[in-house]
Amino acid sequence: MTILTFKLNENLFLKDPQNTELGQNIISKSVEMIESLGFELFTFKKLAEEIGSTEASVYRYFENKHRLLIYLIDWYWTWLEYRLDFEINNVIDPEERLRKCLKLLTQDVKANTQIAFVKEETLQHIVMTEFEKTYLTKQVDSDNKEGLFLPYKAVCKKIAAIVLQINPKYPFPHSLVSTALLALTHQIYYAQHLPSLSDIKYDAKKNNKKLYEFLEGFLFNTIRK
Amino acid sequence: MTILTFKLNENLFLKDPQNTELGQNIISKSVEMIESLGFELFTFKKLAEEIGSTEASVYRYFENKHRLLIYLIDWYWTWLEYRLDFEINNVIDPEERLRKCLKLLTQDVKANTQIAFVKEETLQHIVMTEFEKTYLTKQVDSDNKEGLFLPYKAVCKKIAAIVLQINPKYPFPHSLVSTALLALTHQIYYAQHLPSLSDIKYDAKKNNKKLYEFLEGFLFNTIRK
DNA sequence: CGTTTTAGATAGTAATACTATTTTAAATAG
DNA sequence: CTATTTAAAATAGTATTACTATCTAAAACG
Repeated sequence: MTILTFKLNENLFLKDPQNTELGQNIISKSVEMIESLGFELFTFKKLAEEIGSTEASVYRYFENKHRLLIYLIDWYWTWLEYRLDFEINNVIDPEERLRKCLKLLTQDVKANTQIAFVKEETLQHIVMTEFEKTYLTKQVDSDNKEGLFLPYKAVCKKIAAIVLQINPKYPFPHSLVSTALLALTHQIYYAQHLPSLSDIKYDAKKNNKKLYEFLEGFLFNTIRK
Repeated sequence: MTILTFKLNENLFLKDPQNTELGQNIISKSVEMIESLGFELFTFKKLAEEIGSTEASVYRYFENKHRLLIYLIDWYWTWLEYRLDFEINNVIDPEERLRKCLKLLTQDVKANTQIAFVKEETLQHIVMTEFEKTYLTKQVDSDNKEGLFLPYKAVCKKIAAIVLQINPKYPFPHSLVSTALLALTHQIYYAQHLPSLSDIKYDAKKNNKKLYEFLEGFLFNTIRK
């Protein structure tokens, strides 16, 4: 078991939470609480109560809860990119590379790689429900200028490059990959909450196979033309 | 020019806003204000000030701003379904039907059909940025039980049926269509705000052609296999 | 024409999202 | 070792938000 830490964009925090115990508690407890309460009902006050500190102390680390959310989600995408690299390392055939990516993406996270202080499964859930909220805001352009969405873009770029290897003439690699990534999170959510929007059945253990088939089908058929 | 009104789910409002002048003002001003402020910063108090009324009066119509948002967005999808029916009426060939749908979906709304009290272009913008927020909440299941998401589901179902006509053996028609609808809103948003996630260039007038090509490519290639 | 109903206004409250200031603790300098 | 600086964290606020309970005025009805 390897313990990973990532260096995240410094604009995200006022004080690096990885360096102190309070900071680490903020990270790990906020993951749990955003999962259980949902982002809207999650507040710094409730968080502070849970970790036996105060609201103002949390504000020393993060300007507001929106930045904390982006911090957590950036962590997820950074971690995913790391795992993608690991997975496709030494695989030469681009189609095989793309398949490996898809397999990793549709896999449920297991507790075999440990991000310091964070429950990976919970973080994956948060990404599913809260990711869109990071950028569907009025401040998207200024947040973007600060580089807050770079980790997600990096993942998209990496997979789009593989798509282009498969078919250098395909004109929409980034659109296709960002759409596939959207589909990934949304289809699992739909299966659970709005089943008529999906053909994938929710199954606490293994909805993943069908999801893989769906994504593989639409990616490869679209790319190869 | 036809003036349309739609009967929406009664669970959405406490008092039908279509029946009174205040109600109509609430609808039309809230569309403008959600567009300009974004949903997060939009409040009933600000709205009431704008229309020269009071917060409490707005609360007589809508339980909270979340329901008002769903009301507006349901209105959009209901209207879209109506236009889809209109568009594919008398077209027999299913591939042609799907193409007609796509054309309509990627078209910018023009002011040729008028929803009472609502600016259609503005409403379309709101759907782009705020739609996801209607269902990515902790109350999704109870909202869904009340039928609040039926208009969107109806659109998805209608297009999925066409997909099945083209290829009755395709196993993921609903997933494919809900993914395409997501792509539709998101690609336009990406083009404007996060361009590296898309290959479609933002152009105030006509980003639509490329978007059409992208969607057509990935739909038809996936369906036909 | 009086009474019920209902629309809308007034005046609150608890919680949220912060800030400014003070206290406490740790680090370094003499 | 103390004395001073620096920084972390707690206390105590404020403006705004998201509501609710109550009241008044006008329309609808018997």
